[in-house]
Order: sequence, then C-alpha cells, then structure tokens
Amino acid sequence: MTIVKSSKLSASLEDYLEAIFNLAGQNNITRSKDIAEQLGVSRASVTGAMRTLKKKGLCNYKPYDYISLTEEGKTVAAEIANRHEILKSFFTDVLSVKTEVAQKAACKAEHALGSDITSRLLSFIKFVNHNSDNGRDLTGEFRRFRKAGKNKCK
Amino acid sequence: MTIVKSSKLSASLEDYLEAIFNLAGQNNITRSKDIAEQLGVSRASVTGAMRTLKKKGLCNYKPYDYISLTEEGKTVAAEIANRHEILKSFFTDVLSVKTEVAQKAACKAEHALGSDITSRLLSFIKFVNHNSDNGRDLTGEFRRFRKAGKNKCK
DNA sequence: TGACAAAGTTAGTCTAAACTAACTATATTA
DNA sequence: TAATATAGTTAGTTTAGACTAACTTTGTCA
Repeated sequence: MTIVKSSKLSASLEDYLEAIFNLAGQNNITRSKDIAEQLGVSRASVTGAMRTLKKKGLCNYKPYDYISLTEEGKTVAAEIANRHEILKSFFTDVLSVKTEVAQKAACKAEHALGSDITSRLLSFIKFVNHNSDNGRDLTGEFRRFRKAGKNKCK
Repeated sequence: MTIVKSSKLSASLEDYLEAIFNLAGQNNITRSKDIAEQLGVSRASVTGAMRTLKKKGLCNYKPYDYISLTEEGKTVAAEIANRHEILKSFFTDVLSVKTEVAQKAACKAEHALGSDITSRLLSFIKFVNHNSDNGRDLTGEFRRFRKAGKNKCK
C-alpha cells in the first residue's frame, strides 16, 4: 500500500478529516456511520473518502474496523479545526454574528484561509480581548457604531 | 430557450461571472478568450460555463459573439465583486496582510460568506477608519501588538 | 447458536468542472 | 479576394465527489 504524500487536500477531504477529529475522543476512534451522520453524507461516500485519506497517510482505515487518525492526520486535522475555531470566534466575538450563522460560515471559509491570515486573525481576536482587559470594549463600540448607522455614510 | 431561475451558483460559476464583470468595461462586453486568460482556464471551459450562465439568465451568450451580462447577471456579479473587495480590504487594511496574499485569499473566501457577515465586515472596516479619523489608529496598534508578541501569550 | 438488525462495502450511476484535439467561424492582410 | 491566423465550438475524456441498491460482515439477543 503506497502512501501518497499528502499534497493539498480538497475542501471535502478536509471536512472528513475534521469530522474524524471532532468525533474521535481521547481514544482516537470513531465509526463510519458517525462520520456519515455528522457530514450529512451516505455511508458509501465515507468509505470512499477513508480510502483516499488512508492513501495519503492521514487515517488508519481497515474495512469493518474503527477509524482513527494517524499522527500526521491529527496534525492536519487540528490545523483545520483550529482555523474553524478562530474564524468562528472572530465572527461571534468581534463581529457579533449569531452563533449558527458564524458556525456555518466558518465551515465554508475554513478551507480558504492560509496560515498567514489565520494567525493574524487569531492575533486580532487577542488584540480585541487585550483592549477589553484594559477597559476598551472594541466589540461593544463596534456594535454601537453599527447600530448608530455610522457605517452607512461614506 | 428556457431560463433556469438562478438558484445557488457554484464557486466556479461565481468566478466566471466575476471575471466577466471585471473584464467588461462601461460598454459591458468581453471575449471568451479574455475570460479564459483571466481565470487560467481553457477556452472550451469558458464556452461550457457561458452556456450554463445563459441558461440561468445571467449572461448574454451567442456563439462567436461578444459576451455580456444581463441586468440580473450584473447585480449578482456586483455582489460577488463587492464581497471580494471587502474581504481584500479587511485583510490588507485591518490585518495588514500583503496585497497578493490578500488577493488570493479573497478569491477563495468570497464564495463562503453570506450577506450578513459581509455587511458586518464592511461596517467593521468603516469602524476602523472612523477611529483612525478620530486619532485612534487601530491598525497601527494592532501591528505593534502583534510585533510585540503579545498575541503569543494566553 | 442462529436469526435478525445494524454497519460497512461494492458496483454502478450521475453531475460538475476541467482538459485536449480537431473542427468551424471570423478577421486580417498581402 | 484568397490564404492564413486567431477565436470559438464540439466531441470525447478524466477526475472528484456524491448517490442508490444490493450485498457482506459484524454484533446482539432470544
């Protein structure tokens, strides 16, 4: 079984990887069925994706057995989950977007951002929190700014 | 020729629409060849996409003729281009990301954001500018915050 | 332990989006 | 105006990702 050194993953494969990461607890195992459910996809689709991820050396897949991530798989999946979290936090904590909207957008956008922007986004969230600690509530100010309609004028 | 009321567009079709929008000047016409070049795609692929966009009532396409957007096409394309611009501005003006990186990320992420988040992002950029006008340079502060490594600690 | 349900796989189909190669239409210019 | 270059289309192929239906494996419990 040749391992294809993981080139760029498609958005779809990233989703599968992230799903395994989220479902597999501390014992690092999950089931095909649960992945299918989580992603809203048929069990057959999961089988196909697992074979691809296995080829790329990202998951341990054996027919009819539990599914788990390899070490490399965990690393990659953690990065994706991280991007997701950062995006979601930015949307909710900085932009005051509703949780569900933020969640869905993060799901889609997480595949589009590279490490540079992700890291800056995280810094920015921390920057906002830092300000908040120092009594400068930027999020609140922004919310009032928006409500006041100041964003409407040029 | 039946017009299929434009359901959700794929990311790919959004790209084509945006390309036409950007290429077609005030006279609102462009050429298949130019779209192919702009998107880095074969001319044959453009033909296929134009037929789909025509079916959806978004572009005026006649074999061997100029290509233009319908009124609805213009509206939709303008929205996409707008999302692109807002994202790019956010990346460059707020997060201080390099132009090319911002440009590429905006290209990908523009397909992921709905109108709610887009509008909030725009407001946020305005909020930052508004602060800047009032002598509070948030972008600069953020850059220094990041440089100082304050984002590293929890 | 054997029957049945649940989980997983296989085989085959579909769609979107790309490609190449070969052909057709249009435009240019000698 | 005929030859040629450029632009555009057509036909056919490929790939990724989804699906369903049918089959196989595994687990459960009477």
